[in-house]
Amino acid sequence: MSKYVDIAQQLIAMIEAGEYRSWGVLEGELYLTRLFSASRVTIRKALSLLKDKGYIHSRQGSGYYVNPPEFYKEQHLTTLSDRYANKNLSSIVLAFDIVEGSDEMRRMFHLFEGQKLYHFRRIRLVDDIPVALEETWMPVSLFEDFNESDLYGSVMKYIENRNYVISHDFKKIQAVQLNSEAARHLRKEEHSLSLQIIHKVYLLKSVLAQYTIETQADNQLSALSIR
Amino acid sequence: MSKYVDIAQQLIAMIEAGEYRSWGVLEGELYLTRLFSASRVTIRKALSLLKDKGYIHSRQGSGYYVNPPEFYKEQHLTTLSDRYANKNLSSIVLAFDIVEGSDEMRRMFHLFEGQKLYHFRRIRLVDDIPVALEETWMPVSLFEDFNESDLYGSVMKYIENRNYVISHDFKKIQAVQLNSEAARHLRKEEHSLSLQIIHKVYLLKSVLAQYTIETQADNQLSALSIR
DNA sequence: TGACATTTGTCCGTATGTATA
DNA sequence: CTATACATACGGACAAATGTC
Repeated sequence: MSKYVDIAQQLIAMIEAGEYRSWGVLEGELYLTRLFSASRVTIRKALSLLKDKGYIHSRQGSGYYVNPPEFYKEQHLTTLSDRYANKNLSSIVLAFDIVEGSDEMRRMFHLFEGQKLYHFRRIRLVDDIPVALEETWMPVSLFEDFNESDLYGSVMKYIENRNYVISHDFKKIQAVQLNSEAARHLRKEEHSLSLQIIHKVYLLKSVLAQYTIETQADNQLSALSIR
Repeated sequence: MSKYVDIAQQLIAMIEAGEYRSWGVLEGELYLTRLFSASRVTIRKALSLLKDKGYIHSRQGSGYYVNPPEFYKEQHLTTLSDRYANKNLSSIVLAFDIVEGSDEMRRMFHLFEGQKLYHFRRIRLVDDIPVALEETWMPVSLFEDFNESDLYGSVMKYIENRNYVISHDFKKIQAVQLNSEAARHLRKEEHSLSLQIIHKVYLLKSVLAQYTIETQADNQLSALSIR
């Protein structure tokens, strides 16, 4: 663990423990260099991390200020596994098969003749409450030993355990209306509105490893930008 | 203009001009220090900016790589004025009045007895094509001289011209179905799905200056995260 | 497998610029 | 005007990951 990440985590813990008022001042860089026995550069890197995550903001000549929880507690644009990192996340597998895939899908994965795709659908639950419906495609050629039992954990973790390195995670968000099946699985009204996140997970060298459509039970996501 | 921002802009211009292949390598830090006569720290700050904007990614021990346009060209989670920065943006004002506001709205703005809110609705157009419908509330007390003629430009610009400093811009995204009026204004089918972005614009010291509901004509937004 | 050069990542000290109070 | 605090910039050193021989 690098020093600046360690410092950042300590500061985040302090903020989440409520040691600072919303919009209140954080100690200055000079104080923090002494507190953590680190150089100003390192402190600044840690604070910059906190800024990116929405915990604080700063004003030149004035100081660092703690943001209200609304700015960092809400769902940001992350994948399910990130979002519910410390929660009790489980899955129900609705389908698992091997398919040809549509022309567009095959083009996206750069598949050759004969190469196929895993295809599966899962309900994702947090504390036994459904939070999302997932439909995923992955190339068989990359994951020869993949099987249904891997579907009960995090597929991202499976990929990383295979020593593949995930380099990019591209997301697109769109509004959808739940069909009757989706509504039933997510315990919502039929036709209710929801956000759909489309992921593309890339390995090194532009290799597309996974294409996922995640239909959320919730109809809200938040984002923050600071000038 | 600081040096690292200047360098970042030059690099972005080169990437957008197509001087690099997607997933291709960018020159290393050492080369760039010589090219721009800057220290390694400065080059790294510039490259870090490019990373944040989705133009490049890097791998320790390997190098910097240019992302495909999909990762930086699409609509990110920005306000309209950012998104269409260099386009021909105009407005049609549908309504402009001064209101009490709901209890929740008054609480959000911390209004005292008697204080009121500007309220207006606009169609926002790019090259005369409607891209969004906007409904906004702003406290009268902050902007005594605000009037309808200010609605034809950017309200953000108006705020900054008044020497107010915008510190935060909080956004929430949700799925909605266009009602008949919205659909007509946006030239879409009634009941078609769309994304709605709810903004809260804060000045210094937690002063809420603007609350806006922006209903998009488009049903897509994208985001990127890199490991 | 191991050694090696290359490249990015982290960290330090220091100096100067600039906005704020 | 002045002190303070964050922002930018430089130079140097070592660590860690990568690719190659």
